[in-house]
Amino acid sequence: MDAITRLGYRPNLVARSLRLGRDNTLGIAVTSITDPFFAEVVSAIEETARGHGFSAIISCTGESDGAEETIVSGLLNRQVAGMIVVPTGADQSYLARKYAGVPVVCVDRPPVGIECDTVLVDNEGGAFLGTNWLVLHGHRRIAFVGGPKDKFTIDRRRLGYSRALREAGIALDPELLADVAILPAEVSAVIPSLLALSEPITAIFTSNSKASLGAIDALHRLGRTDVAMVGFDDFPTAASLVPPITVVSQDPFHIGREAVELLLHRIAGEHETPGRMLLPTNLVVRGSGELRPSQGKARVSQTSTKHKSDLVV
Amino acid sequence: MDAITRLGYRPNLVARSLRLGRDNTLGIAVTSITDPFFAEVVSAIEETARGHGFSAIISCTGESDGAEETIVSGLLNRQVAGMIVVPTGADQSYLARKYAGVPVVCVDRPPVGIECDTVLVDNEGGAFLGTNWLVLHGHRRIAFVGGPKDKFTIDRRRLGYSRALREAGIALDPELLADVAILPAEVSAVIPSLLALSEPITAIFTSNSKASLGAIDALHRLGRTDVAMVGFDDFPTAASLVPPITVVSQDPFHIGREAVELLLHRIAGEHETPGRMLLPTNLVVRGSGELRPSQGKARVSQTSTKHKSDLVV
DNA sequence: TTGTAGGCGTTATCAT
DNA sequence: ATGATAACGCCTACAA
Repeated sequence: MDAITRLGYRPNLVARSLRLGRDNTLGIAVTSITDPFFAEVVSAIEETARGHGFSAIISCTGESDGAEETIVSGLLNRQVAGMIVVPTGADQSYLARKYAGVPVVCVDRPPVGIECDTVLVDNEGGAFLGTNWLVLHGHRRIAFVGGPKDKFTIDRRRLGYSRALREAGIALDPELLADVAILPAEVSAVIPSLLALSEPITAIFTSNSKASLGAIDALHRLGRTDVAMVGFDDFPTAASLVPPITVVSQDPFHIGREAVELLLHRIAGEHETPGRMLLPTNLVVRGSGELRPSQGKARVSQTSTKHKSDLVV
Repeated sequence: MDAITRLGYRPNLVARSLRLGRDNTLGIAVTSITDPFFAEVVSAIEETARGHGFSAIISCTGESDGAEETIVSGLLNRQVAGMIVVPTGADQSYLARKYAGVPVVCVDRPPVGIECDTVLVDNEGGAFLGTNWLVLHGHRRIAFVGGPKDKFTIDRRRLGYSRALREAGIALDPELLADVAILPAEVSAVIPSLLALSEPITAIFTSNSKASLGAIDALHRLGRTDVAMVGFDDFPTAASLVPPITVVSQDPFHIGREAVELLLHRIAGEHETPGRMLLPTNLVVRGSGELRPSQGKARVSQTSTKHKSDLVV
């Protein structure tokens, strides 16, 4: 101990890792750390991992198909003990082909071409909850806004939306599906036409937080505070907007924590068949989702939407 | 090449790193990845590093003093080629004592006890810009909201605030310095009393985005859209609030990129004396900062604050 | 208890 | 050109 300080000895973790053939490092491949949802997930992963003596190497894959395999392979070549992946590529079978034996947990979307533990939220149920909430408040012309189509989560959410309409006996109108957009600006652009239909929408269900921001921006530009709205995913200022935005929220921290625990179990040698964990969503009632269909273009006065503490259903 | 695929050979980066005595990995120690500002910085770091063939190990130190040395030491024991650190501890001299030779770049705040390349933004100038903007719009009772006191950035921003008042011949009123808060909720709690002073405030300058969210929430609860506000740091829904929030913005992507470039130069063997890079801020004019002092409690009607495209000064 | 040899996978060096 | 060898720092195992 004396010598340690005197000579300034520091253990070389690289050498240890080579000798031991294992490394207390988890590889994390996530689409974008800038998205507040994934930022929370990654934060939870990093924190939980550190609590177990692991550190996390984080890389961003973007949404482009090409990057995932390169990035994940790079992490695996670093001899990480396990990987947490948000799948973006069309196919994750390279993991089984080239890196069999290294435990992988998928998050947010299920893997294609392989079997592994997966942490998902109940996208379909959450979207049903949110859409149904609008239905319960008298809406029958409800737009589904935000895409793109091919993403797993959006697909599931569209299913929940459709089921809510179906169960309410409302015919699905393809004109109300604005699922081509991905950037807030594109979402913004699509809202005016939905409001200008011969039978205009009275409510909007947005399929993720980017879509919510776009829709909010569009409504704001139009000066419309009378359009009901429920968004999938919470975001920081949701409670301070006019009206405050009712959202279906997932718990990103929970997701990250579960992913790490599952992964550590596998690393410890658990050999059960891979499972899927489906985490619940909550409806956070704030105001925008409780607006009734407006007659014409009446505007809800600002003071009528009083602030109340968030009410979680 | 044939054998590589046939045998499924993958290079072992750990062994390579041991043999070469270096590792194409950068260690990143940041306070919180959840903060949208740092999320962007980290994202820029990761992207830039990857573009140069480096990967990034990211760890969060929180704001607590204790964690920094443990976390940074852990990364350095991993033989990272260099470190990017957001200093949180009282003192970074352990870096020189125990890890001399490994290049370090500090970001957002300057190090204490050592000399190293540092990337800062012009906090004082930005706060001056924002406060002066309020002064130019006729305000003389301007609160400075958000803390805590001991943080470097907040200190500099308070200096800019003070200078703007001083140059305008406005006496600094300690009652208007609400720099004790750190969480949005605490900020929220302090706003009503500032508005209830015998000489109430007519404008708010918030010292970071958390403070902005708190102030916005408080104003929203009070139904006050007549209080002018400029915030330090941009945030996603700033343009969609009522009124849209004028902010002093820094460029987190730029910060991250510069930090990596400086670090890579050091890693490549640059031996000049450490320097400080001071990045500029922009005033993003949106509406809330251009409100004139209200007479009594008149409320600005919502439709009077029209949306306009962001105007950057 | 204390000491020493061997090998993890790679690369650099030296010999063929 | 191709091949053998040593060494990076650590941990384990076995010997003294």
